[in-house]
Parts: sequence; structure tokens; C-alpha cells
Amino acid sequence: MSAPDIAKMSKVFRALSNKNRLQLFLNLLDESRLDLAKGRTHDCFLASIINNLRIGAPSISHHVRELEAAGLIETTKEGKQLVCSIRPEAMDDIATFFSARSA
Amino acid sequence: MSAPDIAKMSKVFRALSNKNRLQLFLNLLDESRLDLAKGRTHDCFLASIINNLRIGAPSISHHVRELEAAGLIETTKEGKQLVCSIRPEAMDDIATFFSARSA
DNA sequence: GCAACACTTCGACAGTTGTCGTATTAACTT
DNA sequence: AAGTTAATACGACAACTGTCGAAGTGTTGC
Repeated sequence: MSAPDIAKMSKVFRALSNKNRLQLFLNLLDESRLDLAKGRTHDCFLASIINNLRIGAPSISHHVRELEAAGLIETTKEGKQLVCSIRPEAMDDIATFFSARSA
Repeated sequence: MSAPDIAKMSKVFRALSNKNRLQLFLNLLDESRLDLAKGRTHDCFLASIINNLRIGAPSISHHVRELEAAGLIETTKEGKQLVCSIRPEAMDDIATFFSARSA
């Protein structure tokens, strides 16, 4: 907490600093809440979270890997499709990072 | 809240995505809290928040402008020196952005 | 087996970023 | 006036980013 790995957090922010990547992350986050509300797990297929994005498949793939590298999401394969889920620890990190320092 | 300007927030994260710039911002944030505890205003001179940073003056100047452009801080001149202060609205934006969507 | 599907890998390429050295401006000090 | 200090402006440069098209990999269905 108090020795907030600056390097680590800067990578998290880096991952969220691109419009398309942030949108991707938020779609996933919203899906998560939706699924939780339905009592299901908070995984979801990639296809369902790339709605608004006007970029090609290679770019999507690239962005997903960036989010994963930053520790914000996890992914697994399920047949042809990719399953994404938020890493709750990452959300906690962000929350504590700011709450420990709010003005 | 619910139409969270993606573009705007991505710029905020962009501003915090560099290690030196994040450090700068956190130093300022800590100074703010210190000053608040003392009952003074939460402004502080640039010189007092560039402790840990191992980069030249031109780079500092550049980073300060980036933080300002992202709406995270405000600056004014006081004689030779630059006075920096956190924009509380920015902190609020970040807080609500995540709290409105926490998993 | 063959085709369709969902994604990934591999260059390529323009655009952006972070840093620097040098020069400059503006404000104080003597 | 001359020197010092704090910051900025300008140009340069390597490194990194975001996107793409084309080709490749593994999975499913006919």
C-alpha cells in the first residue's frame, strides 16, 4: 500500500491510456456486472465486448494482450473463442492506490 | 457518470502512464495532504516535488505541462517559481469513474 | 477432407513520446 | 549593470505505439 509500486501502477495506467483499450476494458467490466447480477460467473467471450470498436482483429488481439500484461484481465481459450475476465486484484490495487491518497 | 467521457479519461490515464510523471503527481498529492494537515493551502513550489526524479529541467517542464493538459493539476507563476496544485475535480472524476464500475 | 471461424503472428509504417543539449526569457540579488 | 536562478522554447533523436494487410494456427461443422 504505502510503497505503491510506481512502476507497476504506471503500467496499469498505460494500459488504460488508449481509447480503444479503455473501451474494451469497460465493456468487459460492464459485462462482468451484468453476469454477476444474473448469478453467473463474470467471464465473457471476446466477441461480446468488441461492440463499439472500429478496429481490426489484429489490433484487438494486441490490446487484449496489453491489458493482460498489465495484470488487468485474464484470458483462457474455450474452443475457438477467447474468454476474458477482470482480475479483481487489479481493481483493488487501483482503488487503494487512490483512496490511500485522496486529497 | 454513466456516459463517462472515454476520451477524457484515457487522457488522464495517459498522463499518469509515465513513471516520472506519476511520481511527480504523487509527490504533489502528498505535499497537498501535508499542507492541508497544517491548515495551509495545498499549493507548492515545483522545486519541492522533484526530489526523486533523475531527469533534466526540460523534461520536468514537459511533464508538468502534460499533467496540466490532462486537467490533473493547475499552475501559476510566483516570481521565478512555478506553483502547482492538484485539481480536486480531477480526483473526483477518477474516484467516480472507478466506484461507478467496481466489480 | 475441406471450408468456415476465431483468433494470432509477422512485418511494415506513420505518428507519438521521453529525453537531452542548447539557447532564451523573466525575476530576483548584489 | 551584471550575475544568478527558475523555468521555458526549440530542435533533435531513439524508442515506442497503434494500426493495418497478409499469412498462419487451431477448432468446429459438413
